Amino acid sequence: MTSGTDFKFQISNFKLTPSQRKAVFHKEGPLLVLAGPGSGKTRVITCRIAALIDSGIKPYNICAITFTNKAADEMRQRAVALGVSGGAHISTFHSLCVRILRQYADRAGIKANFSVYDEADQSKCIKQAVKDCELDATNFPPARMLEYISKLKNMLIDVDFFKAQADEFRTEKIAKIYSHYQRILTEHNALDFDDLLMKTAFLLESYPDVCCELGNRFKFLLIDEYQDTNHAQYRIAKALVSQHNNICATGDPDQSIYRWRGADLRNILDFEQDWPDAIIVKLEENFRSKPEILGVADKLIAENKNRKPKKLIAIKPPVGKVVLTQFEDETEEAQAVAQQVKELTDEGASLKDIAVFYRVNAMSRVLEEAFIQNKIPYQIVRGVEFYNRKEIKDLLAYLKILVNPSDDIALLRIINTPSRGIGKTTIDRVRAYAARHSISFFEALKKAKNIDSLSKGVQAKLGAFINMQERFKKDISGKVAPLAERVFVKSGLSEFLRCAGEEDAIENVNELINSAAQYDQQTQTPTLLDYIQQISLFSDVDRYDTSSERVALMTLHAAKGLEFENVFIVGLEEGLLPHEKSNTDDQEDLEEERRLFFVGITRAKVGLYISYARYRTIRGQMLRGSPSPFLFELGSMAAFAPGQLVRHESFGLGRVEEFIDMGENSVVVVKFENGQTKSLMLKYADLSKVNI
DNA sequence: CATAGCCGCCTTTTT
DNA sequence: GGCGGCTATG
Repeated sequence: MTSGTDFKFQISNFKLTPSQRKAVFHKEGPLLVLAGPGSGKTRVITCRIAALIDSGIKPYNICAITFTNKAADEMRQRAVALGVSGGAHISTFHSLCVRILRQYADRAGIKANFSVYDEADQSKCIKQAVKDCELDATNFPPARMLEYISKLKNMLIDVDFFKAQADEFRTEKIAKIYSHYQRILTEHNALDFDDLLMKTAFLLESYPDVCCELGNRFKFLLIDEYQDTNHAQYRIAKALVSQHNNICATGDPDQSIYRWRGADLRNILDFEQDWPDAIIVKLEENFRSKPEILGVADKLIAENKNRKPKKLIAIKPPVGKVVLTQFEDETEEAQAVAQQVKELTDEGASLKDIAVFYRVNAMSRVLEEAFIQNKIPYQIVRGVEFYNRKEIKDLLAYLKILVNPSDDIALLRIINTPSRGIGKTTIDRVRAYAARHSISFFEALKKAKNIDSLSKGVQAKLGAFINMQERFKKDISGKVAPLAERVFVKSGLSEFLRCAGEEDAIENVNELINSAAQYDQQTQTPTLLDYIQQISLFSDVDRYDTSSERVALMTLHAAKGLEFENVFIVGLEEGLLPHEKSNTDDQEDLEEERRLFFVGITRAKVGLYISYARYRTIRGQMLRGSPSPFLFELGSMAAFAPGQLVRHESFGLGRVEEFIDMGENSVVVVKFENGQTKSLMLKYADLSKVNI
């Protein structure tokens, strides 16, 4: 039926398996694609978009949701490569929500020019909220409060609802903090990440006409990484497809690693109950990894109790390589990684096909040093490093105020940056005036002349600042990059950085302006508002350059969705993976850590190098570590296979004769150089592998 | 009002 | 070990 010679798009060029074909050519109604790692899921989704368009659906009526902006970018590119000219909406959930909320701002009860607050902004607001409630920051730690509120919002529990429920001392206080926090955000005309989802869900559920309009616009909804959606996202999806049920969700429960952020596995596990006529397609064949690597992954993930068993079917022929190595400390480990990378490149491997994964960002430092020492090009893929830079935040703050003058966080950030003689006392006086007259801080600034407590000199300085803002505002419409450039110069930021000799900072700003230029080019009608709102959702992961000849260093979380020829996973120690902060008594938490390791392993195509160190410096303290319990779950394949050369502290060099797999109590039989043969318990033996 | 320096806080993962 | 916030000093 699908001999496929008359496709408008290039789908016929792909060899698709029967299952993939079933998913690609599924027409209407709910579809769940349970896709194991390396099963060609991304390709299936893009082919499906092309197939839908081929069958007469307008691109405009398709909405695809990805987990990161980077993934959205790639999907767009892939679609173009397939011959799909564009027009389909492809973005993250958060980006989609920004667009919807802007369009229906009045009914969502917000203003369209809202700011999107990031973690640092949120932190300032919550601290203020705790203070306003006259509560102690030790008993109500701001970070914990944010976490709590985030969870509430993800569950679509708003202030009023939570207040009504709060019936004990602590929850009552938290309700109060929640309420104050929300009030501060409203005053600033700002939404946090979770608000974007919550407000959209409420909008869709309270206004059937809006829901209907969007349902008609997006006749087909595709959601990738469905295992990591939270309850708010689920409700949004449910509302968006309520008229036609054309939902296609893809994901893998074994790769769910964002439970801590509110991801709810039930979304994917209960898909069939939510959409009873759903077609389920399983993609179990793995086109990515060598069987040796899959074997290890399979053994590990089988230890998870709360899971539907699933096959991992290796398609690639052997031989892949799985190596487990013990090191003395993290420096030795990092050096060995660098050495191994060199060997791989000597054998012809490409640096961009090599990655190093770790559990926490702090572990990147040693690796970085080793790579620098060994002159190996690398790039660190980190959360928000770039967007957290002072100079970037400063320039963005200037731009944010132009869009949303109520954004006090942005305003206070730059009112005296670079210094223009407006200090704390002045700010307090303006603030007091604003409070007395119930106007915003920005409005108060405009009326500086009426504030008696301010000297003439200070009033003039404030006047100059406001005038500058007004001048910027005159050419706010049109392209973003030229405006950003102008603001950078005229604000004095540029001059300030030059005088301070901050050349790197200027470089960074230039990169930002370049990205704005790129935005101008790619967008039909670029506006500063849209740019600012979208960029607030960007992270460094989105800046990861997959094409540059550098080794990629990243956390296991950031590794999701990627693949490499050779993968290093370092720091396989108790307390680090599984991380001590994950509650190891809690089976769910432990299983998520295991899935995290699973995700890391299954990124590797050919070579997988796992390591742990006997000693590791954590927070400046050298601590003795023990191998991660997960290592004993990998089976003999990753362990000390017969023939493996090993070294023992007192017995010296030896060769493994036999490996008796007993999980954590595994025993290795080693014949040593001195003629002795010993049976050693792996966990006590302190054997290290010697690789030749 | 600006700046330097110090103290105390946190450090799992991120849209 | 790193950053934000506070304080003391110029």
